[in-house]
Amino acid sequence: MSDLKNDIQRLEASTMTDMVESRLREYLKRKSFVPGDALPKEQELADALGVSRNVVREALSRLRMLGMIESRKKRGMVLTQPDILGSLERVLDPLILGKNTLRDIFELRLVLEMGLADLIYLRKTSEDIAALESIVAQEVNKQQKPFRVEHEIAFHGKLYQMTGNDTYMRFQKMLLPVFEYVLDYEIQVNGQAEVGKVTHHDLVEILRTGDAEDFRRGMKAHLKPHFDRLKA
Amino acid sequence: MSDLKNDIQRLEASTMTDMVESRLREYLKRKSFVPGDALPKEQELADALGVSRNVVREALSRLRMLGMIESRKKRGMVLTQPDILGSLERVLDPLILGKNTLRDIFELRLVLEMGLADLIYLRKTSEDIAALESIVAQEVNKQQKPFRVEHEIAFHGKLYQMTGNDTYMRFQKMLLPVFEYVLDYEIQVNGQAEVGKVTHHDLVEILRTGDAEDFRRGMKAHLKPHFDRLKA
DNA sequence: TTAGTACTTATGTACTACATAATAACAAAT
DNA sequence: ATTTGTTATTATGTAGTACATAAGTACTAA
Repeated sequence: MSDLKNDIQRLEASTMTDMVESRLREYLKRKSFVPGDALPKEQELADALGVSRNVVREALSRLRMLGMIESRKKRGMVLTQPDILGSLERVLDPLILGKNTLRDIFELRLVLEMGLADLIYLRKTSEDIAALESIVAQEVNKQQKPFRVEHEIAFHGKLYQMTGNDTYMRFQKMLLPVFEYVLDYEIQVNGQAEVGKVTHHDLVEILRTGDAEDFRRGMKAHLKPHFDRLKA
Repeated sequence: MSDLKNDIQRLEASTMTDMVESRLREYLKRKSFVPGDALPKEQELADALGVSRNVVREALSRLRMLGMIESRKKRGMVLTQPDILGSLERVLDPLILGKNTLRDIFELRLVLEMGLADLIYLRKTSEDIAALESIVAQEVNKQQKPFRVEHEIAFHGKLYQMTGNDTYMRFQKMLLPVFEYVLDYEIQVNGQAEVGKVTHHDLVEILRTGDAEDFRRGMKAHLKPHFDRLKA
């Protein structure tokens, strides 16, 4: 058994496209380009870099996917504000991620949940609480499997929305499917876990009468089954 | 002043490359491709999709950047496990992000900090504590501006490392520059804030003698100046 | 079994060509 | 004079051809 592969790192012949991509990125930074600025023409970039327009376009295609540039015919290309989570979304597929990454994401979701307390107490309104109560009111009807997840999404989704942090909310929404995937897998292997002592209803009650620290404690208790899984 | 732009949404003629990218992604999902599987040849894909190899390559270039595929001459292309944070890293540049996103990221970093407690207490070792102490011991020499940030990175970086969650650690490492950027800006506008009542030294002390909840409270106090900024 | 050689092939890169959309400049019309 | 229509221009989007190169395969020789 040769462990040579571990001792010596395989060298990847990076392609022109890779180099052009990083050169372009470095160029934009060095020249302090900001959203709205126009980029040179493709052919000019190709000439300047000494490569074919083809390679330049493959590199630009990547930046375009990231939302860093937009380009229209004749008008040319302009820098844009990228959607920081868009690229993440493309890649968060539980079926193609490794076990370690899946576990990392599972934990990361728990971190996000525990962080809700501090932000929610900065901005919660009485309308928010009312909305939460109406969600919880429908909970009794939805204990069965297909509806449970749907209800989880509604309740926790509302909590994230209350933080007023759009990135935070979208981020959790993207992690959730991976979280549920890991959970399903865990349940298959280690069996169904008990339910947290603190229910959604309890959490809403805390939001009305308690402070941020109470809510954090409540959330921790609510998530206890999940944290217990991590100990194993 | 015409607000027509707000009333009617501009329609984007999506390019062939965009469509091919999503078709490919959908194809990989539908066929349940997993890392290691070989993809059809570029020309075959082009023929099947009825587009030029050029367009296919621009789409593949994107997947290649995301780390979803690798390709070598003659061997063809294989699906790989993507690096979920690699794409995020390319885009997290404070200079090209909008104000809202910057604020969101600032808050998100605080959420990550507050989440440290729960994971650290699952896995901390006495060696970790010792390492932290040695970092804190050097703190007294590094109160000046260029060194303060460096020290912050060392201390908090170690905390993340103690969670054993690589994604978590890398994620925070990527958010940190944006966080510092927002902080610098905030300080210029609203003036220097007071320092948190709980120091790094105190946090280490809590790690030795307290529980997760103590640590969370300590961290909240440590970060209090930052949370206070959010209230304004 | 190893090493060397020739052959094959899919990707990487370059180049040409042209359709198309968007812009600009100008002319016509109300 | 502002609007509408026409024409010319041009940068991007797409197609297609060609070829170098790396990597795999098969075969041969030592």
